[in-house]
Amino acid sequence: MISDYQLSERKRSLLNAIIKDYITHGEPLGSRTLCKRHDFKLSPATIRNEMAELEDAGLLVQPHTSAGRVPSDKGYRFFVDHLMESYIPTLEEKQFVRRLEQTSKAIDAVLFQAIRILSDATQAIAVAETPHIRANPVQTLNLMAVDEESMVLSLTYSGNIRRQSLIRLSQPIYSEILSLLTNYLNEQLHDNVSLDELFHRIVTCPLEREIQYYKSIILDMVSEIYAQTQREEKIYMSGTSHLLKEPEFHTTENAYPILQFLEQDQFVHQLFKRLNGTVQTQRSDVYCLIGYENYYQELKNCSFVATPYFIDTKAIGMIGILGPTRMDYPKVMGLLQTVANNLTQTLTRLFS
Amino acid sequence: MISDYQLSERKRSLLNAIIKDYITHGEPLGSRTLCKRHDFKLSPATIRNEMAELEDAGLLVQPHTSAGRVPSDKGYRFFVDHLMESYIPTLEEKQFVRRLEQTSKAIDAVLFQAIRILSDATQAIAVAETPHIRANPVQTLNLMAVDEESMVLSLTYSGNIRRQSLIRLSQPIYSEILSLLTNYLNEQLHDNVSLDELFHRIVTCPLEREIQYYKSIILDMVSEIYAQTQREEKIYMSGTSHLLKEPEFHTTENAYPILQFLEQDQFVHQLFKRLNGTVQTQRSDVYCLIGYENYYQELKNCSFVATPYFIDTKAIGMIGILGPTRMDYPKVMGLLQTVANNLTQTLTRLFS
DNA sequence: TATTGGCACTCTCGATAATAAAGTGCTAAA
DNA sequence: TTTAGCACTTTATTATCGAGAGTGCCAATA
Repeated sequence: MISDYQLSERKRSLLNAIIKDYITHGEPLGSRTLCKRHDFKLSPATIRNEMAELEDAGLLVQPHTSAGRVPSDKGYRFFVDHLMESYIPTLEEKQFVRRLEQTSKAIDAVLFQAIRILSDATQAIAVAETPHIRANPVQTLNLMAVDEESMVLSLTYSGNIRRQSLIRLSQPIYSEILSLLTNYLNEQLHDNVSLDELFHRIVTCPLEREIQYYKSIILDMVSEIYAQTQREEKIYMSGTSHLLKEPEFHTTENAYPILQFLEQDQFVHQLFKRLNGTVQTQRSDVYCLIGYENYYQELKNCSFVATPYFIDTKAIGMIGILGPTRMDYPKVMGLLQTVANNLTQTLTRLFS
Repeated sequence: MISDYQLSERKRSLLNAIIKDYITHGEPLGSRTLCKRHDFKLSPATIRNEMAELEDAGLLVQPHTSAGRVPSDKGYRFFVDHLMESYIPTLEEKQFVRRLEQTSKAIDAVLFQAIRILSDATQAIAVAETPHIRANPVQTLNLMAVDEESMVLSLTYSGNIRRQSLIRLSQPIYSEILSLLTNYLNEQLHDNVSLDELFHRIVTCPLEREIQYYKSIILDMVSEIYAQTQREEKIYMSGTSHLLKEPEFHTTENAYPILQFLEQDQFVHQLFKRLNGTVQTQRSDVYCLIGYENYYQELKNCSFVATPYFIDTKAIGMIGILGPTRMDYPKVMGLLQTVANNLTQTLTRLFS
């Protein structure tokens, strides 16, 4: 395990300096440059020796003999886990984040605003899942006719989260039937059943007598509700163009696969899913995948930092940032955390 | 005006060949290559002379002396207006487009699917506005309580387009008041008033006596409805990564400004707005902006092709394609037209 | 008169070579 | 243990050169 490394204080500060410098300048660091930029009381020669040892430890790599050193993925990991100090947002950035509170109500709009702010502030790509609400236990369910062909579905999820949605039906339905169905569906909702499970039951199990007659209506309704909730599970993304500004993606061959990857929502969903169970930064619930840890070949030169957002105390989705491996981790993680907290507050205020 | 040019039949077919070749190969065309690829009964020398004249006419340009020729924006314009034959979709592409009919109901989902299909089929960037519904005259308006804090707003627009939306209020409201408000608002809707105008009236004009008391509720409601309808006006986009595959955007400096431009919804909205009143292809309502016609510096190496989509006979939004100036116009315009027609059919079927 | 072949000229592109810059590793001295 | 010095390596940059593709013009041709 990486955290087992016992590095001397000098090596740590050296590594810290190298990574920070590399993050800002994007060029391999040589002993001389390093010596000029920082005031270690050491000569380049000593630094050279230390750097050679850091390379032996796998924390640095040389792009080629007689180039400077660059942090390896392992190096970044060490930095993230042991070296970096938490980031303090500037006043301007705080101001920036506060815009979130001024957004209007709908959950999508809030999310959208959040990733906009995040990508602007970090100059990287921000992505967010919309809340996966279907896996949540439903407490009560209510159907209400609007006119012959549409109705409102009100759901109260555990944690007192309430959502309504407007459902259009392909055939007319009368309010008596609607209340019958409401009762029936509510009966099915005893022990913490989620929408997913409820629908599964309805489709697979035989229905009770009195309901049997309306099966086609129920199925129609269910499939519409299902489609609608599924359609709601989207990926929002902002700031893809920022990637092209980074020197490592200046040639299109490097940038293209990443952008193409990101355009496919299902991959991004998977990316978020994969985070559960992976390494997590100790001080918070910010997940961080560095370079090759990313599993997807397309992202091998990227790091992905993500964190869940909540309504009340229930995690309902994730928000993250994708940038070059050489990203400013403290800043990105700090801002991500701040925005996610704000998001949680805003959503909790509005929807609990 | 460009269409005044009287080109000899030979010049026309030569220009046609040059543009088509350039579209597929992406490299300047020389007289010799041209002669080899096509069976004009002419020698390279003659072709050279003709090309020189086409250049004098401003239809071709030379990247530098002694390179081949490349179509100018004016050349593309002539091609689009006078030379190109309409594109016949392949069986596969027809199959492709048919997927649109299988999409589920919500208007956004249909739109989203449409641009997905379009960008896949054309290998370019597809963009669409969501319908701008607020400018449409409203015929009837209905409010209906769902619970204390939310209600359904049903609107019937001219052309019998009906839409419902769920509104959350920041304060409780009782159904008696709701029906009062419904009546009041409906009275305001006499002569073809759109939502925009209605809201403007409410905010600026003094309210009648009996209603006055509920002003804060009305304003609250109006602002929520307004926010909600405005929020609905989004830009959908698909296939941005396709741009990076084109040789002219292989170096990031060229691609970056375009992607950044596209990330700002307000610019894309403007882009669509600007189309009204500009040149239009005669054979259909496909608009086409070539190179510098695009007004925006960022898009000077791009062409933008767009067409409205309808519900019934009412244009409610636009859908378009952005690609390099060297795009395959017949194909792009043909597929755009086909998809837009399908979109119109699907939407009309669902929402009229 | 329109078309063609020939030819000198121009410009780009790719390869090669030379040079400068930056960095390393090693050794010996402090 | 640290440092200074030095030879060596590698990349990036620049210059040079020739090949290739294309042009324009002129004189010959049909």
